[in-house]
Amino acid sequence: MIAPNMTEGLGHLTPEDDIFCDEDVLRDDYDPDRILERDEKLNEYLNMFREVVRGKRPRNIFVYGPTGVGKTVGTRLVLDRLQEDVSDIQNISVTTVHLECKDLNTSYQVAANLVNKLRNRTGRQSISTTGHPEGSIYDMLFEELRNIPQTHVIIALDEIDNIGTSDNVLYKLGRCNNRNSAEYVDPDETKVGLVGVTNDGTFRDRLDSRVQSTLCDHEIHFPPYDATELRTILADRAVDAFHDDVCTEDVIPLVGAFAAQRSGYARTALDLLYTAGNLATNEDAEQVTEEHVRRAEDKIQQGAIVTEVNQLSTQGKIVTLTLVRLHEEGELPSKLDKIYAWYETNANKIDTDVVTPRTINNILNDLMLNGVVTTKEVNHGVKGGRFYKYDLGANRDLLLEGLEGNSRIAEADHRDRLKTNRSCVD
DNA sequence: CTTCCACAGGAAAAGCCGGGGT
DNA sequence: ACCCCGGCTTTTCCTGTGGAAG
Repeated sequence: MIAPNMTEGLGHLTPEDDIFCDEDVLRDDYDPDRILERDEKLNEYLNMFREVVRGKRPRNIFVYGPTGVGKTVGTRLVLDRLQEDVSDIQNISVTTVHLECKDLNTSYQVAANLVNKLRNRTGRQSISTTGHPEGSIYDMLFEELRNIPQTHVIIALDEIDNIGTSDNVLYKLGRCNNRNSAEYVDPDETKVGLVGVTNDGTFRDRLDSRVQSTLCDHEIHFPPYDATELRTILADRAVDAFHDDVCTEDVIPLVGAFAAQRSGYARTALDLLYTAGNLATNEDAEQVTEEHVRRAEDKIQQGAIVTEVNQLSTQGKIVTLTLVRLHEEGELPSKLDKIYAWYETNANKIDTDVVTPRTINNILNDLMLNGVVTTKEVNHGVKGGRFYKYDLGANRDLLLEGLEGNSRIAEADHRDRLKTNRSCVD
């Protein structure tokens, strides 16, 4: 504990909070058994399994949509409901497997983990996930499937985009009930249904066309939430998260609107609401107001710039640094050739590859998209032609903050500055 | 209305990198 | 250990663009 004589100027942490009642409620993984504003989607989803309750072979389903719109939770709810609905039907039983493929990036690993999931179900020993010949892993998998006591098995693979182009397992699973498939599972023993869940919209197109035709016939698309839907979700959580009457009336609609505009993810909205509440708490305010929401949105946007810059390629960072320096010298806005000249000297100092103006052009385009630079078209007709003038699109300090942490650029820049300072002194 | 400037940005070739198979 | 392939980035080459000047 800190000695008392050191705490004079330091405040105290107290468990009381005038704003938040339970801020955990605003985490997006809170209460993962409930999902709002998705009834229609979930019913559509559940309906995809209607063959199962009639004892027929299940369809293969492909579920896609961005993160945080209820795909994973929805899948679990639907599969649970399916089991529930089947439980009092004679001669039909369902077992479901939900496998998270986040860290499994080959078909082999997916297959091995499926074998283990199925084995654990009956309490048998799991197999090692490495070391088997690829073929025997599949043999084991389909052996397990044949031996399942239930009539149906639904295999849900979450985040399947991770397995990349190695889509063998999808192909084999997707058509293992077909008599002419190499790994035939007799539907009289077990009927196999496959559900693929992904947030990568392009994944579908990257799949082998044979897999596409077996897996992608039936699709469920989870779209982002709109402002109204977000409002419902927010209102629901706010009741538990905040003390009574802490939020002014316009807070939730405004958060919903901002979040819908930015992404449409529940997570974005909850984050924003949390940040707004936090601002209010830190200021000892009695209420969370529209003002707090606006400032929270600002803060998040600024944070976004910092991370954007931080995630740039080395070249992108050098260009950003170049622009900041140009800005400090009052040389902005300026056109590409000037920026390129400065970039060239910077890149040489840092001792990295120097790319061509065309690439810098591309980088500047990227920087424009994420708000680091702004452009203005200038046209001087016959005398000067048409070109862009580039300027900083974000606060200089935020950009520098984003550049920090990149040792190469930071150090080289630092060395450079020391040198200049010394020569000034001399 | 036509011309013409000088860069923007599309298209395709070239280069590079990592993973998987042999 | 080696090579080949696919995906991604960079380079090269070239056409498109829109207002000012004549």
